[in-house]
Amino acid sequence: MTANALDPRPGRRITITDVARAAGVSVATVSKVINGRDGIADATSKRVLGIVRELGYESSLVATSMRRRRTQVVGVLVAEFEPFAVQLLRGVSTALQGTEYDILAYAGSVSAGEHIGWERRSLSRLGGTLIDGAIIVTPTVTLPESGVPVVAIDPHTGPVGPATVDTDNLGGARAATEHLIALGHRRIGHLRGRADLESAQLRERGYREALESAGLPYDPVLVADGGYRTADSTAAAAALLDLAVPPTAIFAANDLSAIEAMRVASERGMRIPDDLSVVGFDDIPEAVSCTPALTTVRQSLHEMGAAAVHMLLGIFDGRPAEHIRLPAELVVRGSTAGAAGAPGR
Amino acid sequence: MTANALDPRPGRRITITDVARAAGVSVATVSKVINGRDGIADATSKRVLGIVRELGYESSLVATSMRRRRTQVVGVLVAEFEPFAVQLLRGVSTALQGTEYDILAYAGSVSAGEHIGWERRSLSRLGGTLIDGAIIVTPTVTLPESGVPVVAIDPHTGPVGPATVDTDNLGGARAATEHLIALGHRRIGHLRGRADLESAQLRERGYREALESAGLPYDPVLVADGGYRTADSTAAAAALLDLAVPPTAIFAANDLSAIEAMRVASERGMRIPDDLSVVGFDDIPEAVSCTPALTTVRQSLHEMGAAAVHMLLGIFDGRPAEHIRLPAELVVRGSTAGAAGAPGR
DNA sequence: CTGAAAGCGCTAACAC
DNA sequence: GTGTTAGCGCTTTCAG
Repeated sequence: MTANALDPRPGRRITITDVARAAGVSVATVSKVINGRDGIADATSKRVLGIVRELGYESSLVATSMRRRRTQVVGVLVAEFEPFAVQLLRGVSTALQGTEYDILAYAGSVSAGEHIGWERRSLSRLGGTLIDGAIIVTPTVTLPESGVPVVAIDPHTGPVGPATVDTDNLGGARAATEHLIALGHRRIGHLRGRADLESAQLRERGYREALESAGLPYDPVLVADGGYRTADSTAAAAALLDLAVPPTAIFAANDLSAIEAMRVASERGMRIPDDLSVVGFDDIPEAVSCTPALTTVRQSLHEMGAAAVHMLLGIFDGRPAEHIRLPAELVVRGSTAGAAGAPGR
Repeated sequence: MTANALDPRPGRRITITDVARAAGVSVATVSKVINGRDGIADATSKRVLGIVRELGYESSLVATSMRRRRTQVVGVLVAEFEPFAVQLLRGVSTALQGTEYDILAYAGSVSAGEHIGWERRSLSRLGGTLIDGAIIVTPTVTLPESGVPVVAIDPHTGPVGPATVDTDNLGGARAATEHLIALGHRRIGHLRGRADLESAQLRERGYREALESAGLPYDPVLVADGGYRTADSTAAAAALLDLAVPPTAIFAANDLSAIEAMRVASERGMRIPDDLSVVGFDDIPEAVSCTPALTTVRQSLHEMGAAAVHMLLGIFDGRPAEHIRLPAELVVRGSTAGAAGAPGR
């Protein structure tokens, strides 16, 4: 069997040109057929569609988006696919179900040397062409007016600038700390989140406010930088637990560092919750699967994702950007118990 | 202040043309500077770089990928961002950490009318241009040779065709069934998965092999079609439990139907694990959060993602495609116990 | 009804 | 060293 006009060149994707040649029409005609433009003879249309099916042609998102205005794709820009981001992604995915939009999630800091500014970079690289709008997860810098509709989730700056969706971090942190206080803990440590995130600052503030309200002193020695990744938390947790008088409870700014704190404590022979109570923040899936299950502050990532989607679609429709704040809820599980010698109330 | 040559047109992304105009050089020169090609005067280079920074220019992924061969982006193609896919994504993300690759995850079936064939469509739309290679999560059809390096995770056809990564479904199912046998169960039911999935067939085979090895008879009456959705499982579970002599234990082909079986059993006043032991497969987050926690067979999604990444990078380097099978591990939780009147061993 | 031509933003030959 | 030219695959006027 020898190659004929119908055979696309091997090892290459099939382009609109291949279809045009096979159908014996111009590229423009194929384009019109595919996009349902009218002014095409019925016979031509049928023939072209036949070839399209036969060749398995599918238009290139890249080429199409270069030429057209809209792509029907919303972008979810993240620094990395960690639990927080992927959970959000699930919410976005469900909320977008049944709409005309596809989802393109992009982690663009992987190869970038600079960790700061990934969102600006990703947005510039994708915006205006590939995606019609973006949901940016935990941006670390203020986003420039780029002309691309944008919703920021849990932005480091708090509710300023473009549309934002975040959680009541302050209230959640207070609730977490008050829970520990109610259990009789008096020496409560805090594993601080990334200093450049407003959410982390608010969580620390909630911790301090709760202590203050209860008349407990704030001791800087009991606060350590947990960062936001497991590795960063190890040293911080160790620092807290290796104190001459270690805390009897720890409130961590996120679940990942809370879980790491539990691990570090176990390494030292401490038992959770008998020797140490731990509370996290986020309620990622691991929070319930770890042992013991983690008491934490739940922010409904699913709802945040959905809220972001609705706002973005609204912006597409010309409605104004808003700042939405969702409630946080304390979920008590097995990692917290009354302080030794103080049976709580 | 009036607009000058330095001002990009408002509301539009900044293009290489804007930079070229502002720097007073040609577009080609800017391109060379940005891509570090040599043969550019040091002074020119510095000036252009300055403008780039000043304007906040970032090259468009779309335009670049149209012209260039490689994009340094690996695609993860999914039908939808559900728990399984998202967990895999995390594995892929960690494995790609520190490499030169960015990750682009695409859910392209959202808007597509047809659910079947999403992977072919997504691959055609992105492959060859936007992404250098793809990891396809749970493809439902056999993928055509597209010229794009591809690794399929948990393909419905089993390890044939392109590179694949999957779990030891047979071994896992055997382990699950043997666990029930060891507990003293003799009348063990099976909730079968979707018949068109190779993984489901293997899980049933594992069940039968385990029975056989233990010298137990295979009774077709004890096997029902659980499908892959909760609703499908309801009737199947009911059929099993309403038998004149119901099974004392059930091995379900996935966690979702196992959990449904527990629910149906409770409806009938049976208690888990006292009156009925249940084992699932997958170890989804719900498996640990349901009551009682589900004994199940865990497949490490994280490891599967990482394995897929390594294989894909290997294919980029010209190494041959393989079929990798990861072990499955039985996780014993609260939903299984010794059969009544037979205390196991 | 259909096709030729222009151009989206960018890179790679090839000239100058 | 730098600019000119030609496209990547596609859509969109605008002529025929």
